[in-house]
Amino acid sequence: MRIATWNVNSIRTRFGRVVDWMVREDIDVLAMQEIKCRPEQFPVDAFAQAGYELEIHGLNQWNGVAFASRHEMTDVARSFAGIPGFGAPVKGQEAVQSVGSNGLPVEARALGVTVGDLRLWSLYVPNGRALGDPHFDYKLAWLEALRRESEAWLGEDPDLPLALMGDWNIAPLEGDMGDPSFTVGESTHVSPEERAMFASFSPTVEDVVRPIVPEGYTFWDYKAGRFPKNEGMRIDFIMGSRAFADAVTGAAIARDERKGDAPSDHVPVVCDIDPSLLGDTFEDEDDRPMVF
DNA sequence: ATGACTATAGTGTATAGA
Repeated sequence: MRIATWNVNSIRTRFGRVVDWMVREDIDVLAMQEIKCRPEQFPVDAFAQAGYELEIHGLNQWNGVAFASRHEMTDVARSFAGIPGFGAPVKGQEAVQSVGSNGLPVEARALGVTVGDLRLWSLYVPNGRALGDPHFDYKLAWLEALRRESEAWLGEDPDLPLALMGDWNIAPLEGDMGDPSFTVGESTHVSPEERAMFASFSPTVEDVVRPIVPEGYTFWDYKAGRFPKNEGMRIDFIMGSRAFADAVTGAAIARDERKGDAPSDHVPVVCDIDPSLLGDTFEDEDDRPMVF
């Protein structure tokens, strides 16, 4: 079973490329970020014709997260407990936009689904914009709430195969930042505060790709020839709980998806799961066969 | 060069991204 995450930077611009890649790479479940549209604008037919069902969470032209899956998705969640909001309510979305823990409107940055035994989240962590910007505090508060809730989920069920997948907007280690316009002490993505926040997710969830793919970026800015100069950043991650990580048999960063016509500025991050390695979680199901 | 490029809303110019 192959699972992936991809910040697609507008699904309406990118859907042909995304579906082609999913079919070519035999992707079972894709977590998308920055779909940049409302559900009624999402190009669902292209995915349906390739055999994928969709769950979509988008409020306007900003942000937006989704899942495409060959397998049934259940227990759909569009936010998590304690999530903070930001900015003003989105016009026309008053009926569906919830209020966050800070009293501000919740943006379309989180979508949770259950596929088989797996609990999966597509996450678009706030950018932060600049050190000291209100958006930077929002980024840290958003991650803090996510970490606390993840700890609660695994506190209830330590064997839960949980994956937090998406664009984390943090380059956690020194080798993850290759863009010279970012400087520790001056820039987002590399600040000690952000890196400490990222590190605090361990051991609740751990990067399941890095042990298999120790180097490589997942994002290159469109500006200044960052891709040909390979001045990118590693900011997209699949963070798995112990049970999830134990079932991972492979991983990849699909660097070639930054090439060619009209690429996203991010590339897909992939992992392979062997459902038979889900262990306790599966045995607890009284030996019923896996649905995959 | 508070820029460089790309996308969206809307049709000139602003917001956002990282």
